[in-house]
Amino acid sequence: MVSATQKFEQLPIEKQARIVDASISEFSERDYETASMNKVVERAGIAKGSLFNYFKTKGSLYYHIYHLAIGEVKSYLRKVRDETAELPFENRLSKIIDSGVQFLSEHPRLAKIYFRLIYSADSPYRQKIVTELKNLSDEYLGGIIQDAIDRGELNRQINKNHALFYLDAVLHRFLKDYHESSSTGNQFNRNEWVNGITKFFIKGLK
Amino acid sequence: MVSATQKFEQLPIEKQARIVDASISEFSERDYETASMNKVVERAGIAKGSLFNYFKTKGSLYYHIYHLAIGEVKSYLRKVRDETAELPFENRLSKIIDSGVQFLSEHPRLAKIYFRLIYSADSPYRQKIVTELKNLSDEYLGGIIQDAIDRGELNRQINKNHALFYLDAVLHRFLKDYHESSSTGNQFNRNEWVNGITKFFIKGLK
DNA sequence: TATTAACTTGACCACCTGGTCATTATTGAT
DNA sequence: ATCAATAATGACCAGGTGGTCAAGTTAATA
Repeated sequence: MVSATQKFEQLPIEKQARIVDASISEFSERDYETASMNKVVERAGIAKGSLFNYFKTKGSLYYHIYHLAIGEVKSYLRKVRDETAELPFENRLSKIIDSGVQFLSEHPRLAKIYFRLIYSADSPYRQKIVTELKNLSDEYLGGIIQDAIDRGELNRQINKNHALFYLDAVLHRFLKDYHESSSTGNQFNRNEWVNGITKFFIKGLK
Repeated sequence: MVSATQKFEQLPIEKQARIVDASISEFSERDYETASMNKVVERAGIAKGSLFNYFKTKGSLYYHIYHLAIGEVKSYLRKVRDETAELPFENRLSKIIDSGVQFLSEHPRLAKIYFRLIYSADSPYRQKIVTELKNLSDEYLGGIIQDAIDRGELNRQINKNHALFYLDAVLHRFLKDYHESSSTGNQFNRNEWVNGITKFFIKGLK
């Protein structure tokens, strides 16, 4: 699916960047319905008609922005996966959580858009996008679980689907809470939490 | 904090119910920003001016509805906690998840409002409400963990805060996925998942 | 029944939205 | 310098929003 028109792509890079930047700001501060195309053009310093020349609808602009965000996430995940490939499962998990935290603080606006999208009401293409993300996450965490099983670090008997769900649930929730706590100013000891959670993954409550 | 005016409370019960019902429908179908007071009065069959006599603002109507919802949740949780008090931790957990699933199917509209509120963008009082819910959940799950520790079913050494976080994360995510899958028609084997997840709680991945 | 008090109503307000398109400005070719 | 093609502009549109309030309806009192 194409979201930007060719007109947008032919624009000088600097102008493209200004528009993208304005859009990221707007979509990170307000949800899809309340985000305003008027505000975007104001921030970007262009005329309204121009924006609708570059992107036919609000939905297509949103889709474009989302794809930039997801591109960043993807390359980040790939990097982390490769860098930690040799670590034992336990350390690998810790590193992954840490990298997530780092991503949040390096890309706060993208993080906001991401969490809005995942957890929030319906924006166009939401279902499509969420499915894409689910596949991405399954592939990512699934690979890590499989690696650990292959190396004999995890029990061969475990149900992979359940393990996947369980890892994904806890990791996501941790990052979400961390994200929210950092935007409300509350801080907590990251290392302590990362270690604590990792232990539960491995050993359970008993 | 008072949300409804005394005028609303003096209304015939039947009329109150009609208004509440219309509001629940509207707020469950659209998020706070997009929900429309015009639609509410239309559904309830009253004049717009009347609604603004009963509730001074959209925000106060929302707060009122939310409090009804949370009241239902509270009494439900209390009931489940009491009914399962004698069960071993493992069975208790399963029962709790099952009850959650049951609540979702008995109160689909309230469930929608609940998940919207928790995960979605800013409605007025969101922070306040979310804090309230967090305390409720901590008290609830915290009590269950404490019971299990007291009975020697769980390791005395575990970090209670971490255990709480971990339980809450997985339970919530399960209910959310279940909720979404039931509204998109996908079904999955509930028992299998409940048992699988409970096992991970107890034994971890290893 | 006449008078008053309380309640109900919907037309109306200012403001905002996504999107359009005739007009204007800019560019490139001859 | 002239013209054509292309790009940028912002006034404008229909349709929505939360909220108000003068006027009309209903109920209670005497």
